[in-house]
Formats: sequence, structure tokens, C-alpha cells
Amino acid sequence: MKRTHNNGELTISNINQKVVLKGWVSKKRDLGGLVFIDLRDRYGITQLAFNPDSPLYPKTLDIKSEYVLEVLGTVIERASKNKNITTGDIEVIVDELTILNSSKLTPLLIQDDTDALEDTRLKYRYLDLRRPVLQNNFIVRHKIVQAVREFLNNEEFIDIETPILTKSTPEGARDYLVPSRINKGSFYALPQSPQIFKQLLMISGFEKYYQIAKCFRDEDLRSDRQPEFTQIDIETSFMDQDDILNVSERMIKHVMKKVKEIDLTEKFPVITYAYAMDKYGIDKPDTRFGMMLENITDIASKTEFVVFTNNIANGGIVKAINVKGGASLYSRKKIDKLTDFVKKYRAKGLAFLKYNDDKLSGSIVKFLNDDLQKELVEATKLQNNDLLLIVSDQENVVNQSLGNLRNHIAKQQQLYSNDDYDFLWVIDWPMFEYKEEHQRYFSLHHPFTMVQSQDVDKLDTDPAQALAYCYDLVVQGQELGGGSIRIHQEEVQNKVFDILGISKEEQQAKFGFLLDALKYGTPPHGGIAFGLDRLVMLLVHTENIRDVVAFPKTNSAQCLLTEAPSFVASEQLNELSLKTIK
RNA sequence: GGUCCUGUGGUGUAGCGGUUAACAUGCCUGUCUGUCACAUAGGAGAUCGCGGGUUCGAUUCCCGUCAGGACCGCCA
Repeated sequence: MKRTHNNGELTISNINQKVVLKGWVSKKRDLGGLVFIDLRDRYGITQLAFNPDSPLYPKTLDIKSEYVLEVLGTVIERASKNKNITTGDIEVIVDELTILNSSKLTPLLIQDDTDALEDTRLKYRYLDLRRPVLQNNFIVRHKIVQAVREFLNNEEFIDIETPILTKSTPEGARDYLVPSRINKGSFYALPQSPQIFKQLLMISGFEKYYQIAKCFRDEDLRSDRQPEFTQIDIETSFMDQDDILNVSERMIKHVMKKVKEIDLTEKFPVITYAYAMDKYGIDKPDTRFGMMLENITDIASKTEFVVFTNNIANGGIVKAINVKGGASLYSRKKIDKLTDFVKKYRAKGLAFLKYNDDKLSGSIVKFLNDDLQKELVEATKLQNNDLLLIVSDQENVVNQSLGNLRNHIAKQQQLYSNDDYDFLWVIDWPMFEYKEEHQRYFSLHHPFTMVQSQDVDKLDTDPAQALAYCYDLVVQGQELGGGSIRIHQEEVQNKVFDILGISKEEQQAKFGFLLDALKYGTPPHGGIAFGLDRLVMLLVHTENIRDVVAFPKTNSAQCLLTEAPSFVASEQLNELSLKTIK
């Protein structure tokens, strides 16, 4: 029999129709002769009813949870309706019943609010994925991808696949390597992103490229990070930074409209990297709430507090955040917890001041004379019952610890809503950062990023001060995407490699093909990539990437379902000329 | 590489230096004609992750190990 309807669509308008339904037994309720079965498929649940005089009643005794059924029946109006589901006004009186398959007892309950732990869920992921909440996540994921494709296709972008077996690149994340059987001792690398290939496609003249691209990075996992993930990868020729921001912004708005029916009419705000670091301490600020960082180095330098003055003398800074109403909310014990929190980011301590009855109190107040107290209260806009949290250290430590503390406190106090989509652009990133421990420059974005035209000379004089045509899209404190205008001149690319300390030989070995390609009429080009997984997380309101990846890996990069990675037979290793040690 | 949390019937939790190892749910059996977390009566089901130590005695305390999770480093 062919299915006539799904389990989420029958309503009062279908009454008296003969229907064929298929699906899984979500629940059976046997009232003693009168039997109800909730039949579930990906669309919803329809209640099947068996009257006590039905000849099928004995057959229902065999039916258990997760059995697969096919039924032919008649839609009738329910005697007692269920307002909680769309099909709650009707039920199906069954005339014919086929058990298509039975099911063992499932190790986890197929319910939205299953309480099974992560390892059980991952081992039986195919059952976990039967849960309607998870199914919805993947339906949303699908809708997002369709909306993206629809938009980009309309804008004349072309979808082109790039290799998965490709070349290992220096810099960046650790590569996943794949041994070559035919070329013994050689390895492919799985792409960390299609970066170089999409630039080559611009040189080829495709002008507008996109790809929903799998990317691989062999680094440790986090709740928002998997070793393989998906990017919406875009590259264009002849477009400048403003053009790319514009088309990206329209794409995101299209997705929000199509998937969530949200009209984002305002232009996304644009802030500079320098402003983000100064006011939020972080390059991906959450702008749904205030509590911005205030630089109070000047005031701190005038205090008697040696921790401040010593740090400042050593080139450090002092910043503070004002936690509104925090004086009564944060006891000494809770502030100690916050101190532990900032210590993770290498801050040595967290000073605090409370403001009550127009007076400051707290351990460091004795180091501040009346004038300084007044100055501080004004600078940080303290009002009664506010709590001021202060970190003094080297600039990067202050920013990192206070920036994360700001997010931490906002989460604790629920200062934001997940339905508030505060998209913004962060632009004007530096080309490089100097890492003391390695005694050299590193690309902040990647080595193919174009220097801003007014800063070209700084590549020779002061690379650290050179800004890049580089941009990130940020929402709710998450980096959703990022990109740059690329270098299209060989001389500039050479110069950047030089600054990064990549030798001529290495340049030739690793990127010779790109440097060669740049010689053949490379158009000005640039692009952007969005994290698809993060976009889905944003729209289904989850903080865990495993909720939006069908078959995710555990913290230790294993798949509990397939038990990958696994050992292989020695013949397989021999074929690859590989030997494992220990 | 490091820090922290967790590991107890199928599932999720509670608990404690000596217990008949508790609760919920699921499962099984009976009763039940309007349920939708059906109700109700009964029942089965656990060498308390693994190894070692302390102790008269360890599921409980300690060490190690394995597994899961969160985080720091890392992630151009």
C-alpha cells in the first residue's frame, strides 16, 4: 500500500477519508480493549484508535514501542481532543494493520527530553536522531543550506567542488594526513579550507564561486568545535571589501527571512578590530548587553596600589567592567569564583569595588584618595549598588580575562536573549601579530590577506601596524564568518611570506603553484567563509555543535558509533609502506 | 600537554566505611471503553567503570587507569 498522508498533516478537514499511514510506534496506551497508538514519522504524530470490538485488537497486544507499522484506516473526529498537537482533533480508526518490523527495547527513550547521557546517545546515534528535536535541527540545517544556495545561485555564483585529497600547508592548524599508496612515503592532507583552490578559481576566471565545503582540522575539540566541519565558502573577483560585506549581509538576511521569518531591515553595524578589543576585550564581541571595558590606566597610575603601578610601569594596563546592581548580587565568595574564572586566562587577580550610599568599598579602596575615587566613579559611571571588577596586567591578559568575564557574568545574570540577533562586522584587522615566544610575525587571518592601500609601505617599515582588508561577521559573541581581500600581486605575496619568515625555498615548495599562478593575470579578488554548523546552532538555539552534526565525534575525536579511528590490518599498512611504532 | 566535573538495574539519578543498595522512568504480568506523561495492583532487573591500596570490612576513602563532558593551551 502507498502512503497517502504523513503523520503531521491530518486535520478535521480530512474526516471520513480513507488513509494509509506509516511510521514508528511512539507510544501505546491500552485502556483494556480500547487501544491508542501514537504513530510517529518525521512530520509528527497521529493517534490510531482500535475499538474493543475490532478484530485487530489481539494484534495490538504484540505491538511495542518503535515497531514499524503500516495502517489503513478512516479519519474521525476525536471524542476528546488534544490541543497540544496539530493532529489533535482527529484520530484514525484502523481497518488494516501490518507490522512492517519489530524493534528491540531501545537503550534510550525516543523523546525530546531524553535523559540519556552523551556516550549512550552517541553509541546509538541512529536512535538519538529519531528524536523529534534533533530531527528538527537537521531540517533547519537543510533549510539554511537551501536558502544559501537559492541566494547565491540568484546572484550568479557557481558551485564548484575542490579536492578533499590535497596538499599539506604550513601555518594554521594541524593537518589530517592521508598516506599515498602509489607514491610511497608521500601524504595528502585533508583541506583545512578550500582557500587556495578558490583563489585559483578566481585566476581561472569564474568570478563568483561558492561551495558548501567540508573542512578538517586536527586540533582538540570543544563544545563548538569538531575535527570536521562545514563552511559556506565564497570567493569573488573584482569586488572590494564593501561589495563582499554587502552581498554577505544580504545572504544572511535572506537566510534569516527564509528560515526564521525574521526581517533584519537595519544595516549591520561595523566596528573596527581596535574598538572591539578596547571596549569588549575580544575580537567577537557580544553586543546584546553593555558592561563594556573601561580603560582606567590613568587613574590607576595615580593610586598607591603597587599591583597597579608596578604593572603599568612594566607596560601593562588596567581595565574595569561595571556590573550593574552587582554589589548586592556578588558576595565575597562569588567574587572569589570570578577570580578563579579570570585566572584561567592568566590574570593574577581580580580587584573589586562596591558602590553603595555614594561611597566606594572594597579591599583596594584604601589606596584611592577622595579625588581619585570621584574620578573613578565618573569614569566607570558607577551608581549605587554597582560592582566594579578590575584587572591589571599586560594588555592581552587584561583584554582576554575581562572580555571573557564580561560574557560569563552576562550569562550568569541572563542579560540577553537568544532571539536577539546582533549581527555586526568587525573590520580593519591587523595584518600580523608578533609572537614573542616564536620571535616572529604570524598572520592574524591568513598569509594571502591583502594589506590596506594606505599601509603598503608599513610592510617594510612596521608590519605590526599594517591593517588588512579583513572582516569577520559576529553574532551573539560568536564568529560566524570571516574573510578578506586577497593578494593578487606576486611581489606583495612574496613580501608577506618574507615577513612571516617563510624561506624562499619553502615558499616555492609549499606555494610555488600559487606564486606561479599569480603571474598570469590574476584579478583582484576576495571572499568570505561562514561556519555552517555555527549558523545552525545559532538558529536552533543550542550551544553544542553535536546537536547539529549528524554523526559527531567525542572530545577525544572518536566516533562511538563506528568506533573510528581504529587499527588496520598489517597488510593494509604494508601496502602503504607504513609502520606504527609502539 | 594541562585543570576541573562525572561514572551505581535498560535509561537517568540518590546514597553510604558495615544497607535487604533507594527513587523515577522503561520493561514484564494482571485489571481497566476516551487515553494522550492513561490509571491501578504486582513483579523481574545492579558483582556500584576497571585495577591496586588503606581497613576487621570499600560501592563509599586514597592512588592509578579507562570512558564521557566542560575549560586552558591549541584552533593561520
